[in-house]
Amino acid sequence: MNRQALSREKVAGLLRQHGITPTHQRIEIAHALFERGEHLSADRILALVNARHAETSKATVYNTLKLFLKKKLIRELIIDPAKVVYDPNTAAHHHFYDVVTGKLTDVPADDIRVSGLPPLPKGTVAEGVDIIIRTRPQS
Amino acid sequence: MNRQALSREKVAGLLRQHGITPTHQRIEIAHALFERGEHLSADRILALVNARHAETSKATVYNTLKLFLKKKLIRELIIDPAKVVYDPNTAAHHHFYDVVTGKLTDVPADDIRVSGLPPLPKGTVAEGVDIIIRTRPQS
DNA sequence: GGGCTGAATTAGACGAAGTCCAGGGTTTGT
DNA sequence: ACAAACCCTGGACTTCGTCTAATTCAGCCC
Repeated sequence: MNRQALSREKVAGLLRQHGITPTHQRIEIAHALFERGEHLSADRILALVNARHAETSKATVYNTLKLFLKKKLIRELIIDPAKVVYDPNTAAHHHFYDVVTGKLTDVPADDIRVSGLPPLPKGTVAEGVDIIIRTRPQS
Repeated sequence: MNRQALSREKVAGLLRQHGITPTHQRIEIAHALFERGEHLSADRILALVNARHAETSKATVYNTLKLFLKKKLIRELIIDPAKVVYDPNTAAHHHFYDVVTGKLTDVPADDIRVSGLPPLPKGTVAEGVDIIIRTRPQS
């Protein structure tokens, strides 16, 4: 029952810890993301929070996701040209991406080492490294 | 003054080598990409080929880019959420991406080694690995 | 509790990227 | 030359995401 153990009170606390005023809509959106722990697109989140009860507008979903992003509560994954997805897992990790099915799988970053990187362009500082291993179903 | 190092005849040959019928429009599109060697978006290519002369439709630009992609003449880069860009450099390489300015810089893959990757999800085979180093201007 | 104020939310119009389609042109093989 | 196959086109359409002006809410002060 651990999965359903995520209460809305805890979500509200999480938001406060990150300096986010916990409104109803924000709590529902955060809950949808963190309860599942899955990669979700904006329109999927919109459908999920509205399926449950009440109404949350498209604008609020987008506003809220951007806010969460700025507060580093979630990550944004730009992998599928048609849709940005949001990742509630902010621990260092990378992704397998099946180019045929669209399925995304987390790859823990623990053991991954990248060597031989050239110096950064001058005047810039590193922000992060994303590694995407594209796969396809075995034929 | 033939300052164009890349003639349209050579482009046509390149297309033929890849099994692509070299039409007028395809030659212009390929020329735009390979003469510059830059990362270009579809709408930038549309503007470039039409600035030169004649008319090439948006549909043709998109069709042609997909065709080039399938024939592995170019690569598709999904990095900026707002716009897919096409990369005429098909040699193994990765990218620096400045999240503030949007500037993309090639990183030769020569010396890069990635270790510690877990096994692929079963039933899948690797298609390629993309590494994106996100940077921001030094403040 | 009642009221205040700035922050949050809303509906819906809008914008941009990309897709689709039916009609017409162009190539190619014979 | 003829047909078949392939290619291109304008423009309507879809989808994702943004913007705006008006309304509602959160939370603090009394």
